[in-house]
Amino acid sequence: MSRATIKEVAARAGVSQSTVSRALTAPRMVKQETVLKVREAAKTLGYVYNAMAGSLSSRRSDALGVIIPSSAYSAFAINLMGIQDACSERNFSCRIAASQFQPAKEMLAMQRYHEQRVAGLIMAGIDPSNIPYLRTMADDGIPALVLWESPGEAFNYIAIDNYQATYDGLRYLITLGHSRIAFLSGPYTCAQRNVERVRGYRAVLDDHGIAFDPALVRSQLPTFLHGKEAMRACLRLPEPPTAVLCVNDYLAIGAIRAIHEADLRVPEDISVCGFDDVDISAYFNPPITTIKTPGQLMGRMAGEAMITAIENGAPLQMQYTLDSELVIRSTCAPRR
Amino acid sequence: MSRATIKEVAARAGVSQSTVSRALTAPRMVKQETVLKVREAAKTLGYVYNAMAGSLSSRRSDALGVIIPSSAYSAFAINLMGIQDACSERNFSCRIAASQFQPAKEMLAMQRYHEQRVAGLIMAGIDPSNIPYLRTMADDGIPALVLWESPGEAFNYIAIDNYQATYDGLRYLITLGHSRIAFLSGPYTCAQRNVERVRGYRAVLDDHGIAFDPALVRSQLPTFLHGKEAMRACLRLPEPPTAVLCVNDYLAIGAIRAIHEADLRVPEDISVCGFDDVDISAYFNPPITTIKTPGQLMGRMAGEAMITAIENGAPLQMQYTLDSELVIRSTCAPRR
DNA sequence: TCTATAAATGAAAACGCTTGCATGATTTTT
DNA sequence: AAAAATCATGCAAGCGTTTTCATTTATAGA
Repeated sequence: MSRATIKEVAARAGVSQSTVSRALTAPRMVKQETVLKVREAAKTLGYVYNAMAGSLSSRRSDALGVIIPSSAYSAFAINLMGIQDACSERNFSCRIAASQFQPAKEMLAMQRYHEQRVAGLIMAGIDPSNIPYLRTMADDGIPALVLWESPGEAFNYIAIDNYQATYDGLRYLITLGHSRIAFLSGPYTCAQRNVERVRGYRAVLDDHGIAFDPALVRSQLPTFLHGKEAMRACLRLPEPPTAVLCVNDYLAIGAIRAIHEADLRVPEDISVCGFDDVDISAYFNPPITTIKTPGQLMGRMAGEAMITAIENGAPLQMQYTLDSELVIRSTCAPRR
Repeated sequence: MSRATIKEVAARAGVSQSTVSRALTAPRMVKQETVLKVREAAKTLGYVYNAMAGSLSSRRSDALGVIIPSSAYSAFAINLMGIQDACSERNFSCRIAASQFQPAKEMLAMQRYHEQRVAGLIMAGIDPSNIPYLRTMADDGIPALVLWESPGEAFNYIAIDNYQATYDGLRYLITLGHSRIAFLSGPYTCAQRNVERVRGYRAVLDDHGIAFDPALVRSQLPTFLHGKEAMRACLRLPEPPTAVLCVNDYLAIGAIRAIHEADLRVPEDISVCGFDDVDISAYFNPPITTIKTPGQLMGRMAGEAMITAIENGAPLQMQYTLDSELVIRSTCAPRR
C-alpha cells in the first residue's frame, strides 16, 4: 500500500486534509502558495491518489465499462479503439469484458460493472434476454449505450440499419444476375443484428421473386475457419450458390478460401460480398467487396456522448443510426 | 445510486452489518438459515454489492490493468483475449489502456492504474524510460508483468527471443539465396523488441558476410498502410531488395500490396516474410510465411500467473521466454 | 474606520464496506 | 454435568477520500 495518505500529506504541509484534497483536485479554491506547499509535500512523500476512496466518497466514477463479444474480431477491436480514444482524451478509464457470444457471460459482465459502479456502460450488441437489466442499471444512474443495433426505442444506441444494409448488399448481387445466393450469418446470441440481417436477406428475395432456401443460410461465429467451413458446406449442396453474402469480412475471407480450395475462382465462379470493411478487406487478394460499417466512429461517438452526458450530469440521449455503404471492390462479378 | 446498502439489508434481515457482509461473501462462516434470510432480504431490496467500498475496506482489488500499444493490431488484441480469458475464468476484472506507441501515454496509463490500485499490471512491451516506474508500483505491492520482451532480469516477463527469432527468419531468406533483404521494423517506442530485432537482422548479415545497407531498414507503425509505403520506398531504391523481412504480418501484407502494385509477384520476384502469424496470415493470398509468435498463450499465461500470485499473496515470479517458430507458407521463394 | 463580501481553511460527518475482538449460544469432551 | 472447544453473531474502528458548514482571514465598499 502506498504509505502516504492525504492525512500525512496534510501533516507534512501543515494544513488540513480538506485543504490537501482541494489543492490536489481543485487548485483554484486554494491559495497559490498553499497549493505549492501541498504539492511539494505530496511529492516528497511519494503520495499517490487513491481513486477508490475518491470515488466512494464522491460517489462519482470515471470508468466506462465496455462489453464486446470478442476482441479477436476486428470490428469489435475497432469499436474498442474508438471508445478508448475518447476515454483517453477525456481522461476516463476503460474497462473491458468479452461475452464470447454467450448471453450468460454478457449478463455477468453487466452485473460486475454494476457492482463496480462504472459511470457508464457501452455494449456492442446485447442479447434480448439481458435488455431488462439495462433498466436496473439505469435505476442506479448508470447509463448504457448499445452499439450496432437498437435494443428498443426506450434505450440509447448507435446503430446501423442492419436490415437495409443487408438489403442493399443482396440487391447488388441480384443486380449482377445472381439468384442462388448463400447467406453466412453470425451468431444470434448476444446481438439482434443478425436476425435483422436475415430478415433483410429474406425481404430482398421476396421482393425479387426468388425462392428462399433454408439450406443457403448458415449461422456461425465470425472467424475465418467458420467461414471456410460454412462455405464448404454450401459448395457441397446439390445446387451450390453462385454468390454468397457474408455478415462480416472474416466469414467472407474464410468463404473465399473454401472456394479456392474447391478450385473455383472469386469472383468468376462465385461472387462474395462481405460486411464491415474491416482493415484487411482492402488489402486482401482479391480486395473484398463489402458493406462498410463505421465501427471506429461508432465507438468514438459512443465514448464521447457517454462521457459528455456523465460530465454534465445530464441523462444520456443518443439514438442514432449511422450509414453503411457498399464498397465495390473485386470479389463480385456478374453471373456467368 | 443503488439505494440499498448492506446496512439496510441488515435491518431487513434482522441481523448486523457484519453478518450480512459475511453471509454474502463468506457464507460458510454464517449459519445456513441466516444466509438464506440475508439473501432473501438482499434480493427483495435489490441490493447490489459496492465493489469500491469493498476494495477500499479490504484493500484488495480484483482488477488487472493492461496496457497495449493499440487494440487495432491483431497480436495485441490476441494478447488481450488471453488475459481476458484468464480474468473471466478466475473472476477478475480487466482494465485496458492503449499507449498508441507513445511513451507519455504509456506512463499516464501506469499512473492511473496505480491510483486505481489495480491488483496487477500487464504490459505489452514497455518504453525503457518507463521501466523505473515499475519499481514504484511494486513498492505499493502492485506486481507487473511485461509481454514480448524482457525489461531486465529484475522484472517479470513472458517474452520471446526477439533476436533469435529474427535471426532465424532472416537466415531462412538467406538460405533461399537472397542477400539484398529489406527489414521493415516496428516503432522503437513503447517497446524494446524492435531494437532487438534489428540487432538480430544485423547479426545475420554480419555472420553471412553481407553488407548492411541502412536504406533497407525502415521503422514504422504496424499497419497495412505503413507497410505498403515502406515497401514502396524500398522498391524505388536504385538496387531494390529481392526479399523483405517484416517485423509483423500487417507490415508484410502492406508490403505485398506495394509489390503487387509495382507489377511484381510474390514470391517469384520478391519474397516476403512476416512475424506473429496473426490469424489472417494463413488465409491471405498468398498464405504468408511468417515467424509464429504465441500471442494468445502469452496473454493467458500472464493473466493466470498474475492472478495466481495475487490470490496466493505470493510475489509474482515469472521470467519466461516462449518459443517462436518459422511457419513456411507461400510468400518466400529462392532468389531467381 | 467599520461593516459587508469574498477568499482560504478547518472540523467532522459521510461514502459502504471489512474485520479484529468480544460475547453469547451450541456442541463436544471427559 | 462442568469445562473446553466451536460456532454465530454483533460492535465498532477503520479504509482514504470528499464535501458541507462554520470559521477565520483578507479585501473591498462607504
